[in-house]
Amino acid sequence: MAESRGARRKRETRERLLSAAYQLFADRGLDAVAINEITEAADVGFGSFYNHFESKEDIYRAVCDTFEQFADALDRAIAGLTDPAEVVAVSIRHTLMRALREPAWGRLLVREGLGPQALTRGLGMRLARDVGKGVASGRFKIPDPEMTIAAIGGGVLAAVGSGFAGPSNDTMPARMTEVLLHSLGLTFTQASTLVKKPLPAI
Amino acid sequence: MAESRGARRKRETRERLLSAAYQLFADRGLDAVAINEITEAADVGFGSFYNHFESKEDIYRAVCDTFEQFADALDRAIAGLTDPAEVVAVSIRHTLMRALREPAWGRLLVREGLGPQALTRGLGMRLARDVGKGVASGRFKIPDPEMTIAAIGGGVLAAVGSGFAGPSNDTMPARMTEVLLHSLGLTFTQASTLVKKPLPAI
DNA sequence: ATTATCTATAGATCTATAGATAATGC
DNA sequence: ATTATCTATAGATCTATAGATAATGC
Repeated sequence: MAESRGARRKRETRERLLSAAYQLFADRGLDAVAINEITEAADVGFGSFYNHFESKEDIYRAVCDTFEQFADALDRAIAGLTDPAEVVAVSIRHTLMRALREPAWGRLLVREGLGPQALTRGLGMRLARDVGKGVASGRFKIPDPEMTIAAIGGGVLAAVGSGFAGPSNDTMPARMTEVLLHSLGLTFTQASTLVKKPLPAI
Repeated sequence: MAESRGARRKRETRERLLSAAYQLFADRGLDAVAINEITEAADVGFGSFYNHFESKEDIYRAVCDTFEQFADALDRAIAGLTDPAEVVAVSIRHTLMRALREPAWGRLLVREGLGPQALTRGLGMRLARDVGKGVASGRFKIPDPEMTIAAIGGGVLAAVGSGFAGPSNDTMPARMTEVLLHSLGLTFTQASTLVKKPLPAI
């Protein structure tokens, strides 16, 4: 049987809660948001929150699943590419473009992106993997891959967090990607060419 | 007259509050710390807090003054240097070394470092200024100074935040500085030489 | 006498739950 | 009958202040 009316209603309530929490957490972070504010913004009775989530931490985790989903989508988008530099370029450009398009997503990314596990999970882990492949294949000739990976991750977050992610800044993703590709040993000219290639859809 | 006993006592209470708040804010951030916890950790009566600070935000600002003081100290340390690349190298190395030496300072730096004003105040503003000088003088030949500055700032934060700021990692500052100097257009060889120069005291 | 500290507490805020109400599915 | 929603509230937590106590300076 298709989804029943009750099941759909429940799912819609859950989605309204997630969507409201997403905005609020992006703006103010976990601790500065009260569950009450989430249910009000979602136009849902306060008690209903606990039908869907055990706690504020629980819904925060659910909100952050966006990043895992995005990382999976990126993995599919780069599946056909053979050049490690293009893989990195596409991943960074898509990440920065989404941050431009959805400022709340960007703010949440900045909040989450600098923890001690930044490079061993989610987007950071993929970046480490992709740069590692390029180093192994000789495409990236760099003396210190570990620091370079961290620097690139930080550069992405800085582009999003330092006020460049405003509207009417749609050249930012390509510009920052160029700078970061250069840190992988490409010349500025090579980097410039690479970020002008068509972007695989996500 | 020298500082009276009462004045000294008051100052010491204030310093105990600041020191306790510093650790707690570094570990958990503004919102997750209660004023009560600060006064307990400082071994000070709860009400005394308000003799020194108007609110939690107020003491947080006072704690963050550390960064302004550090930035001023850096300015003095680089005053005698003429090579913009060395200025940037010394600033980054000192910043990363302090984050290694005082992990709480590093955690606070990461918490504060990615706001929209990151590059127009404090350490970020100095970085923008120093890179700007190198670009103007021709020492840094880079196509996009604005993005490069953001990327360097993010790289510093990533080195501190991504688990590289643990103990027994005392090569990290020089390693990350090398990577970031390369993004300013220096060759890896030039960068490697530069970070081996003696470091002016701070 | 003055100043800084302390203890105690009022009032606001927030979480988690209990129990009532409304909608659904059989 | 079952399930999801809602309202209401107990209890915990937190801030800010009032007023008492202790230390200082004259």
